[in-house]
Amino acid sequence: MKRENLERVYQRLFEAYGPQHWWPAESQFEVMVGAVLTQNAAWSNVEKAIDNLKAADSLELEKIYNSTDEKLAELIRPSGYFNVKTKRLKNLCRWFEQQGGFKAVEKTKTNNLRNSLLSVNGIGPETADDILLYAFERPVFVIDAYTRRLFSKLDLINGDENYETLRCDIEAELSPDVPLYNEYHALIVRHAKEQCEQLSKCKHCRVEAPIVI
DNA sequence: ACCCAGGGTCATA
DNA sequence: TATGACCATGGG
Repeated sequence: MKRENLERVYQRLFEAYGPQHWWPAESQFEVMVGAVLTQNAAWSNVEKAIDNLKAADSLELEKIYNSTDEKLAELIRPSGYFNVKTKRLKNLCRWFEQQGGFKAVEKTKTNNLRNSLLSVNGIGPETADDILLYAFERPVFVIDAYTRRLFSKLDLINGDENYETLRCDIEAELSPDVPLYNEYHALIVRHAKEQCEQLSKCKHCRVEAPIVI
């Protein structure tokens, strides 16, 4: 893992696609909700769930937390796994309430906040890092399946490293730059989707990358 | 009809 | 620690 390579990959992606304007949400809380809803789900389906929440005027901590499981599950149905995600959303809301909301959370050190998030049932490393980076603006490099595929295709990594190892190795080579991490992950996702469209059928990204590093 | 998506938990060995 | 089952919708 070399800094030079990581930066070159970023530059190529940015030249190819430009700024991605992540996270697509109107509030920090919407980012948190979206991070849970997007677990193993297509973003187009998450948008439908978010739209339902907005239409029901329910995209607020209190409304989600006080809603019955049945009503909440119905609203987020399009995002899949709606019964599981109903509980996860409530777990996240309870956690956030106990933390004391955004003002209180701002004072917590990133590593402590991360461990705290990870202790919430239903919040794993990727969801936690989405929230840390895109809602709380912490310099955390998000690892997902696309990141592994791209970096291992480019021989930057082996591919079988565990999440923490990968994240720490990458963060050790880059400056803790929130806008950079924001754009980098968004670009990797964009690049993956771009390949899917070029293939027209989603034989998922086992083809040559159109961007040669 | 099949495959996958901007994952995570839990039980089992 | 490392697999496997499970959760479930919608688009290609």
